[in-house]
Amino acid sequence: MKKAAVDLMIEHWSRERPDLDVSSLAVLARISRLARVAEENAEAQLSEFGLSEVEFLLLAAVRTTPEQHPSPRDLLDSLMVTSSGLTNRIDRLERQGLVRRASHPSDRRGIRIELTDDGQKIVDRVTTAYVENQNRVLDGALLPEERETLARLLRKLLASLTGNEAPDEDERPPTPRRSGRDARRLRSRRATRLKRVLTG
Amino acid sequence: MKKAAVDLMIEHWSRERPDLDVSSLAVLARISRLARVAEENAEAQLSEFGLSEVEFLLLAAVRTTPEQHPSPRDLLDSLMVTSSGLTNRIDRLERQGLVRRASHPSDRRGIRIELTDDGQKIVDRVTTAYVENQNRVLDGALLPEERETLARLLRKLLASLTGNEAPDEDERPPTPRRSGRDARRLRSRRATRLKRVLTG
DNA sequence: CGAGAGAATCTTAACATGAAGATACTTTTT
DNA sequence: AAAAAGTATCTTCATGTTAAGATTCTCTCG
Repeated sequence: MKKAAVDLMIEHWSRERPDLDVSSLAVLARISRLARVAEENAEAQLSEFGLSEVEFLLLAAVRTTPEQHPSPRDLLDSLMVTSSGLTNRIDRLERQGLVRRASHPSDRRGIRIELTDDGQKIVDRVTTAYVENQNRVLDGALLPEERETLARLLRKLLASLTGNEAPDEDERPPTPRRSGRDARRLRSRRATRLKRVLTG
Repeated sequence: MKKAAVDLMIEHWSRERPDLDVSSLAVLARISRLARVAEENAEAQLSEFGLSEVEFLLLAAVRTTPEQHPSPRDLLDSLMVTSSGLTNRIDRLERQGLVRRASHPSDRRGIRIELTDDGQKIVDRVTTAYVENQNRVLDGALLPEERETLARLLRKLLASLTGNEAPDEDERPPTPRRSGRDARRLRSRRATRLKRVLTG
């Protein structure tokens, strides 16, 4: 059993920069790695059904919409993708015959996404396998109480990071938050900034 | 304060498919979203220094290598990228003058990555800001005990998912694990599989 | 009431990233 | 020497993002 990569990372940093408190890596670096490993797991699982995870998540989002006729706009938040990215995904699923674009009854700018018969058939079948796989993964790793505690703490952290928390907003300036759009806009300023940091 | 997206998701699934236990989403879906939000946060933070997060992580990995002369091979595990992805990153950083490829003294096949003077200057400055930002994020969200508990549970889950755990390996077949490579290979079989699922 | 400015929704085009697969190079082994 | 093994690099493909555009809706002001 080799040492966990994140533990090694913390060890190395503690040695090189004992002045820094790198304990946050124990949480954040692990979340990042877990997300990747879990995604790989899910991809392997879903490939048995001929779907990628992002495709499945779109089908699932349509399936769980009350009337099952969401507009793309409705899906943006739950899928965390840009509108053009969503257009691409819908295109792919439409080509596979799992989803259909229908005109919106009241707003002619918008459209509504519907599951085709094939899409209907697939989504329930895959969902069953998907959540059973997830439960199996978690059950193999954590005790029921641990699982619940973990869910609670993740919920709290996510709420704080996305600003979905009411309490004491004015006590200290909240951690600087930027939208994904802003983050990406900033990224293009890198080249210019680099010089300033080095010379400054 | 609007309702958390994952809570909504669980609610919707419980309504549509009361036969399923979707509690695993409370953990796994949130990890996925947290990873994305945290990455956006980090990108915004690092853009101030003219770096993307993946670039910084490479610099940091070089910096924390004992002799500070790792080969690309050494970096693959800690960065979780493919060798070609790593080549690209090294290229970018080399173009920016932060890193240099040097020949390996004893093995003329391999190379060693070194920080340039600029790279040296940047990495320590950025690391300080990076971990301080992370600590600020976590301190604003969780109590110290919560933070520790969360780290412990994440560690346990990650160890289980990556197979870095010794205990009772033969009790039940471990959760099906596939390498990322396998997952991607399988993904290309989607088209053929899809028909089988629908007709089967 | 109605014209027109501005916002919202979706799509298209150009570009960037990251992975897989193929190729080429270097050292070791026979 | 020549084959074998292990890497790094190059090319291609899939996917996502930004920016710009087309259409439709909404709301304000004359």
